[in-house]
Amino acid sequence: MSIKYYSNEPTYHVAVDCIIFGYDEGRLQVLFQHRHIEPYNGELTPLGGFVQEDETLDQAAYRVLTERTGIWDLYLEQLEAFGDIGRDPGGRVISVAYFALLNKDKYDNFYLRKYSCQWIDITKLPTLYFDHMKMMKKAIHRLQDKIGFTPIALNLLPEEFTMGQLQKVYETILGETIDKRNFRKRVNEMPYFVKTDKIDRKSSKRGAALYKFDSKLYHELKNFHL
Amino acid sequence: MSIKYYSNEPTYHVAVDCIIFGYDEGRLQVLFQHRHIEPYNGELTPLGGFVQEDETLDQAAYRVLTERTGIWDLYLEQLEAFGDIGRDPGGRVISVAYFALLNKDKYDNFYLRKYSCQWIDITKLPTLYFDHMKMMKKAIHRLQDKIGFTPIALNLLPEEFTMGQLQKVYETILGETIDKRNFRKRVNEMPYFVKTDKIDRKSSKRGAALYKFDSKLYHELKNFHL
DNA sequence: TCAAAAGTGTTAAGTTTACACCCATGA
DNA sequence: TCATGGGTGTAAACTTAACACTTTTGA
Repeated sequence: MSIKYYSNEPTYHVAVDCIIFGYDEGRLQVLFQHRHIEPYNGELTPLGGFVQEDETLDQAAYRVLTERTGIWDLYLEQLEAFGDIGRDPGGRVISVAYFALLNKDKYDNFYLRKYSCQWIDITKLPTLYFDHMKMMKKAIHRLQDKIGFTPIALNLLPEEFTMGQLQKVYETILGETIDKRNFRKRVNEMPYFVKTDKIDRKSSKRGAALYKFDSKLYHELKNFHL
Repeated sequence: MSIKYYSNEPTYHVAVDCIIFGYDEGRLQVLFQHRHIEPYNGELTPLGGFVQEDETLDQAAYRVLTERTGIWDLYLEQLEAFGDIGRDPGGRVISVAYFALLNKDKYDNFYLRKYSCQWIDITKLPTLYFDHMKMMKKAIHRLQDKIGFTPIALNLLPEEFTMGQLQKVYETILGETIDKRNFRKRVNEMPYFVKTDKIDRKSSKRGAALYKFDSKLYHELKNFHL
């Protein structure tokens, strides 16, 4: 253990709170959990937990996520730290908010029940406590902002997806309709969206080409321009 | 005092670190302080301090800034929380990084000496310890990003400024030259940049019109579009 | 008289938006 | 046979980028 030089200074609990987005047929949803601790025992809250001594902030967020959803493969990014004095009536807690995107298909109902979690449509959010609504808004803005210049929205979809599904995700997140021809033109200009030779027959009678994302190529091209 | 529900959970020191930008004749600078505590006693570090029990994170950052620079009127914004385990060999410290912009003209040398601070050109950064270089890069990116769609760069300049000065600030921050006519055209399209009837004779022989920023009008126009 | 920054419009290039019809299929 | 989502190109509107000369004045 290292020597402690700062022992006169106060210390605080440090938590992470994860705003986790999922997507399902034109609805953008957030994962909530029923709180199992006072205060506000039983109320809905984003998934969170205290940062432990053997983990970084990112690791704490990742642990909370994987532990309670069983999903290892997700997108995770820090939003901001929240540290108002009375933000948590249970004690002074500094909370670092994260936002995460996952593909609901990978999410086993076993975990949903085990941790009494539920998906809530972002158009039907309940009353939130503490500063959770601020985190929520920040997360939504970040998501809306970032899908414009990064492919993170793909984390909400299966490996292979149709243009229709992809467009619908964008429309749902942005809350506006997008011209089909313009959307497809833009996507097709990005070489890391590759059309497979598979046809999806679930989403339409005619069948739609399935695309996948070539993340290796994506990163090569991005790094090239730095 | 509120009841403590979380007493089984670990606690940590929480600090703020402020990346403070100043501008001087075509050079973008950052304010550093000599550390007066182990470890790395004497080395250069951004201005920082521990969050006290009676203050929020923002207040802690603001306190550190005003206390050590004597300036009350500055731009302050949270960057991100840093919490890697070994980031500070002096003990586990979660640090919330901030970035700030101030007008060096308001900065009295008295404070500079009192706190053994110094301005360093961002093109001549010294070796930085902990994760201070990460904070630095994040701050510079944030600044470069935000000046494109907000008027925060004005916090680096006096109340009244010439178009030439304004353009130079942008060029310095972005590290590229900007076409003079296009720049002036864009600025003049924003009604909250108002030309005063004063002429600055310091910056050129001919003299240049002084402009000021009408922040009331700016906020009115911004809110109107929400 | 000349060096140094201020000031001023137009055109071309590029990007974004708007828009309508045929196709393949399962019900 | 028809309702449903899949698939395709072009022209107009708008935005951004490129570009050069005259003005004023202090040294």
